Amino acid sequence: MDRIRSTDDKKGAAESSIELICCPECKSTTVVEDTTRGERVCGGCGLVLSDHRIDTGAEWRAFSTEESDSRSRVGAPLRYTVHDKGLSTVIDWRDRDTSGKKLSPTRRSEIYRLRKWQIRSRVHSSMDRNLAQAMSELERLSSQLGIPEPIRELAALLYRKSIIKKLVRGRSIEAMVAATLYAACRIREKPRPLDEVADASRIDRKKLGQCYRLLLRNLAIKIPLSNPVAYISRFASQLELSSPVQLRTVEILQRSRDIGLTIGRDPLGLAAAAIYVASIMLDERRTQREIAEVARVTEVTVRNRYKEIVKKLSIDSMGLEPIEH
DNA sequence: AAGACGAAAGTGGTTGA
DNA sequence: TCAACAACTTTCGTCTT
Repeated sequence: MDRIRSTDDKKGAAESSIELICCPECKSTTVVEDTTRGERVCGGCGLVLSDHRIDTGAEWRAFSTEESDSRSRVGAPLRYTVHDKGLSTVIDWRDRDTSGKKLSPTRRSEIYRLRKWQIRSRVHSSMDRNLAQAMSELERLSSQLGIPEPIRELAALLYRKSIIKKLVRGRSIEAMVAATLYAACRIREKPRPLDEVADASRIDRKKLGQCYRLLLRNLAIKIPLSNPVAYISRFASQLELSSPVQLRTVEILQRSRDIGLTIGRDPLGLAAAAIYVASIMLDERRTQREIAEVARVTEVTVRNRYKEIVKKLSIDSMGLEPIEH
């Protein structure tokens, strides 16, 4: 319960922290949430962007922190990964009331009718049908890739936005889901290689890339260039390298960036090469092929980056000790 | 024999006329 | 729309450990 609530608490921040142009008037990207009035207001010009939002705040006035904890609202948090945001009522299939007693025959047929209509109405529009399908695909994909819940939620939110913008029409749901997940990972600086996402999904790399770019263009999302450093802990653990090697890798990458070695280069290749250099320096050598494999680049790329790093960082080729300057 | 190296040709995506 | 282009891949022969 605590875990669920904490993700709930973060959601407001999550939603406003992705860089979307929110205000049609002044193009501001900041949104101020006024939960007591149920409004979202543009941070730039004060335009009310949406009202009648659900107040997720405390139910009663509270005079101390313990009190405000105990008096928070009940119910599950709003979830974007559930197609109806988890807000629908579910009628139980058992013919018993809340105290466990059998229902009277008339009551029973009434419930039967309600249940029937609930099932019919639950997925009532084409958008909901689409969402329901997309969310189950999202669930499948992200559990296969081991994507944590907050990133999943962000992906779901992005998907909702792309439905509203009619980006999904004419494209496969799978492709758009994979693209939103890939984007969400990058926004949260936990990037996954495009190939990895494509493999886990049933769509090819090209389609995924196209959908991803479509997403960037139409949702006006600002996504930072993926930093090679973000990959190294994953790669290092796959290669069973010690943490000193990881630290050295980070150092190498930072110095490479300082002298402009990284611009225009594939972050995956850079991460791979830096790991290669660090592994040799600290005597935990891995072969170029091993590293190339986990980084999903070729040996040749590892080699080229590695050579540049050694040359430009004045690392002595014999002992591979960096020469301080 | 495995790993590293380097040349050469091919690929998919971007850019600018 | 198309050609030029940069980065990366594939392939393969040679050198090194």
